[in-house]
Amino acid sequence: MPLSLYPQKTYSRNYTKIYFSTNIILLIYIGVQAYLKELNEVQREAVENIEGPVLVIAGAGSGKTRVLTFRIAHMLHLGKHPASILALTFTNKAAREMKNRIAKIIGEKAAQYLWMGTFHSIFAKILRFESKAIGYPASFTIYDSQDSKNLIKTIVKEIQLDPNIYKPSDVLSRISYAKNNLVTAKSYANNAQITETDRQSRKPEISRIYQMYENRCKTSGALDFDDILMKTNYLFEKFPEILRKYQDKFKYLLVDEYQDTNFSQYQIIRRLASLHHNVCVVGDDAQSIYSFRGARIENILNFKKDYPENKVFKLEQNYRSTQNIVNAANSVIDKNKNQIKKNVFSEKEVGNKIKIVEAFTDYEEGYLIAGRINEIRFNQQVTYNGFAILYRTNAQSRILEEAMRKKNIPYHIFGGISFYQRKEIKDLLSYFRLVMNPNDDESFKRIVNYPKRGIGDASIDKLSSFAIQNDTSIWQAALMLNESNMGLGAAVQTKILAFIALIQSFNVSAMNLDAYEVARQIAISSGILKELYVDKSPEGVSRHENLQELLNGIKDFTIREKTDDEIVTLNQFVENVALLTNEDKTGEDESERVTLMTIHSAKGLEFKHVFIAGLEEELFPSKFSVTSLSDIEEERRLFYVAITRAEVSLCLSFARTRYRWGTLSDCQPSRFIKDISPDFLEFESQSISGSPFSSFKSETLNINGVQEKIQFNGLEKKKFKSFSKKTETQQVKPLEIINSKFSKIDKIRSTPNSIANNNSLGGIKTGTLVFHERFGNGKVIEIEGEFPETKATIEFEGSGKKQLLLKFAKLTLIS
DNA sequence: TGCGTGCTTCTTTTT
DNA sequence: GAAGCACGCA
Repeated sequence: MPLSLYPQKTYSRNYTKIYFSTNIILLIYIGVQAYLKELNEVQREAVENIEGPVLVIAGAGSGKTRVLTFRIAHMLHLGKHPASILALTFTNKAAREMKNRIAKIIGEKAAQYLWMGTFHSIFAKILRFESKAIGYPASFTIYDSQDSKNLIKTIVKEIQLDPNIYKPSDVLSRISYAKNNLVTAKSYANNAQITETDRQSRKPEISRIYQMYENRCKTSGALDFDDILMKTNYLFEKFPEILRKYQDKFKYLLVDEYQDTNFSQYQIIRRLASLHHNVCVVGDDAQSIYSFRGARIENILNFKKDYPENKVFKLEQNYRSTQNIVNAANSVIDKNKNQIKKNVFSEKEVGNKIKIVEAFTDYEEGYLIAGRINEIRFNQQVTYNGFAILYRTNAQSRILEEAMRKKNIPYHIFGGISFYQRKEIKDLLSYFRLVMNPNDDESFKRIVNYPKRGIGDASIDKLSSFAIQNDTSIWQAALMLNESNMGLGAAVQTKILAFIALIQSFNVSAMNLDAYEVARQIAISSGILKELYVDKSPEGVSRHENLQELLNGIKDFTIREKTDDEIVTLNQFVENVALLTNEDKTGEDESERVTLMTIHSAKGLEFKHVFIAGLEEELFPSKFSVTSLSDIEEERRLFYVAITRAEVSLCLSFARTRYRWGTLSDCQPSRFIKDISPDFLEFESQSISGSPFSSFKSETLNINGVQEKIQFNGLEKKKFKSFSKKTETQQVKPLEIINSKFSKIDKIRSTPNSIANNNSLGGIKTGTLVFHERFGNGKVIEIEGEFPETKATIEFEGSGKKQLLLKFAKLTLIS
């Protein structure tokens, strides 16, 4: 598939038609003028100064996106070629939205030639185009972080290092750190400071792992996330003529969220801009929240030094939030030392004070938020779309979700586990990847025996060690099966060759059919679809549905991308899929619902009513961040980001007890609450009535002969004992709801590990426990006995009975 | 080689 | 609460 980097031909045809037609120009002109009037003076200057380096410091809610989109529209209005503009954003979503907004002003056809996207997607595209120079196939695979970790794990095992010391995530973050700072594997080994750090953390072999990791990626024809940026730098550094080509092409550069660029990204921009200096960066140092990913706040702080002829525009008026919210946010961010001075203000109404809500438990927190949402919605007649619940960690979402469900509040989780990270999706994608790039070892290992083909781990190990010895990919090793003795039995060899033939046949299809047809064929012929179709458990059904959804997505993709003369190939789809996130799925419905998300993913968004949950020490600020000053400042910026999402009301909550990892722990209110000037605060100490969790007690119970102190807070606690094999005591876990007579159970949340692991306990209804999911539907247990100690017998089809002892603490219910 | 079972470990944030 | 892993049995 030829990549049309310079779509001059088609471009000039369309462009002339739509852009140089007098009518259209007039239309654009009027559009521009009307829009200009909507801008304040600073905004307008930021829009109109399109030549030379420009730094736009855009305070929260100051109309940053408006400036960016209109700046681009303005350039087009002045006759700049859309394909000469490169706009880099941090998320695909931001890019898409901006493109849509620009399309509305200047028309779709011209907008489509803009180069607008994330650093990763734009430069992956360029690297594919220039793949020869970097010595990779154009169809290189992009390893996501899971692939990277798997590869590291394999390497660590291979060179017999202690996997407890060389944890894949730790090693990856070191490698990532190096790559983001453009330190290659070779220079890593020679860098005294880095190797010293590794020595001190007792991980001196990281340098070696890095080198092997690189080699292995190379033979697999794979680049990881950081490679995309690093190889781009390599490309621009080693091939001046190629750099020159792109400097000539991209006459105007725009970078959104500049405060979150890392060194590698910074260098790319510097290189591209060094010829014409038309670079406009937009950002807010107060909203720099990605240093853990290598972001350097200095990039924005040093912009003036980097480009001495710069112009700086500060957007300080906040059009989003009430004065109370803006002032509270300012009072927080003022505590940070390291920042560019600015004066963000609002001229909107003063507004309500910020509510601080204290809850006994995380469960109650969810209930209080849910209750308040309904209250505000009822009183102010607003839709659920105006609400967002923000939290520091994804793990918090589950409890909040439960509360939403209980109160019948429609919600959706933004981010979280990506659709594309689901097992079944990754499985099918691995087939696609392998078809496009058979050397992709990670994909090979993933699917060679899925669905089961009788090729076990031992065989794969033999194959892959042969590959390693010969410095080649597993696929190549498999092709050599006939000539080389790898110690594999004849039966297994036949199976492997059959797998190879299967993939090759897919490859043939991929060259002739369109993406959807191939994808469908692969899903069917590989046996994946069938495997899940047969599985009638709710889990299996949902996986099957997900696969269908992916196929539908590919279908949409083929329709969307289709041009007159060429079919849309699977390759085109696969190229980008590693860079997609959950929010990039097509077909998002616009139904009315509350949004739940992490603060990180909330950046750039706004909501009428915002709740920030879990304002507790160790959670927010995270306990991982309280050690150094710079870390705590970043947490504070995160808090600032969260506050400034709110337009009219803001509610902060914290729980006194939080259930985490099977243990209850006491929590302290976050220090950040104290950072807000009390002038803007309003405390709400009492729980709202009707919450089932309004009491708080602690009691010592004799459980299995052991005295245990159990805290409970209107939540029920129970002890499990499994009689099936070995007797064991499980940790106390809360039930959710229990009726006040204690004779019946409404629902059990948690179960002994072996069962809980399968997520099998869906609900208990009036003394009858109904199992579903992996244990099959309709498995019923009768529960005999009374609280607080109850025996339950579970019948499993074909595998006998299992007895559980459930122990419950007393429940105190205020109703 | 496959599968069930129970134990261990893990959690900040994400392109 | 969930994933990964080791172990033991078929």
